[in-house]
Amino acid sequence: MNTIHKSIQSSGGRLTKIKKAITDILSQSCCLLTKQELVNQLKAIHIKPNRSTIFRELGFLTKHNVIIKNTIVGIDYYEIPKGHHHHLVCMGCKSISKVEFGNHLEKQEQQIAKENKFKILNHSLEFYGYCHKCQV
Amino acid sequence: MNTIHKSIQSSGGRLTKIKKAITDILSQSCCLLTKQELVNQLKAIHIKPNRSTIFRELGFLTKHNVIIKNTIVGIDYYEIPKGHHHHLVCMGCKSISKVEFGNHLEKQEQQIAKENKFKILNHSLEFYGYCHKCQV
DNA sequence: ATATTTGCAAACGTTTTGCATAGTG
DNA sequence: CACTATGCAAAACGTTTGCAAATAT
Repeated sequence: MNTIHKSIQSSGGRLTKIKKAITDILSQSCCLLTKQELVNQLKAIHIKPNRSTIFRELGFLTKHNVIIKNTIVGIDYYEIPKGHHHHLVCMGCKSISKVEFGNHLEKQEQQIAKENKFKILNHSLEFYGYCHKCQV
Repeated sequence: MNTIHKSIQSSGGRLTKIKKAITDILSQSCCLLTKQELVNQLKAIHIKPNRSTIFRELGFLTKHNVIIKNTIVGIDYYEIPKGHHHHLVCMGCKSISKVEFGNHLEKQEQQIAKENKFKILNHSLEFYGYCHKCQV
């Protein structure tokens, strides 16, 4: 049983076929998935949950921080919160990939926190443009 | 007639009371506004448009880049695209303010573009935490 | 055995659409 | 005058809810 499965259980959830499948698919994906893409991948392995079940599962997993919901240019994406990374958003094919970034923002973060008397806990950074395939 | 009013007209839109009011309110706001906050501010100056009119106006203005729609932690905010800035998102009072940032990300941007063969045109950066008032 | 999860159908709220009238350029 | 904008009512859409049966621990 992996870390994600454990965190589902410690949130009071049960390790059902659907929860397992959703988190496995998201874990193995290199990019962020929409609800629809997720449902399609579930279908591919012959899991066809009811609409309301999908809403409830995604709600549960998001609420307990097992997965993260991220709205980018108006579309909701889901991903596993793994490591610190940012996103490359392709305005051509609309795919969103993850990119490692390290701690390059730390200094600016401290300065901004000081100037604005704002306690910064976290940040998100998205780069918009065109992926290799979509550059002509 | 200001720049925003001109850009409405050059998009084929007419300078109606509602369009003027929406863009004026957003221009003068130091923070990002939700649709509801916008509607409330319109009410305050005795403009009470129909629901569908609000949707249509925000749609028009967003489509023609007169205003920007930004979804942050699940809530849609509207703002005027003015200068390059980022956002401080207070997890306490849920207010979102703008913060100037300069070009500090340029080097990292170039590196990421190179490593991922990704043509970066733009980026967005949000800092999450607690504003001065909400820090206890 | 008990509490959670699921599917189904109905309810709900938001967003969109068609059309007639009003308003802008 | 031509074309956009508006309000209204109806339709469409996504999401949520109540309940009974199925499933996990």
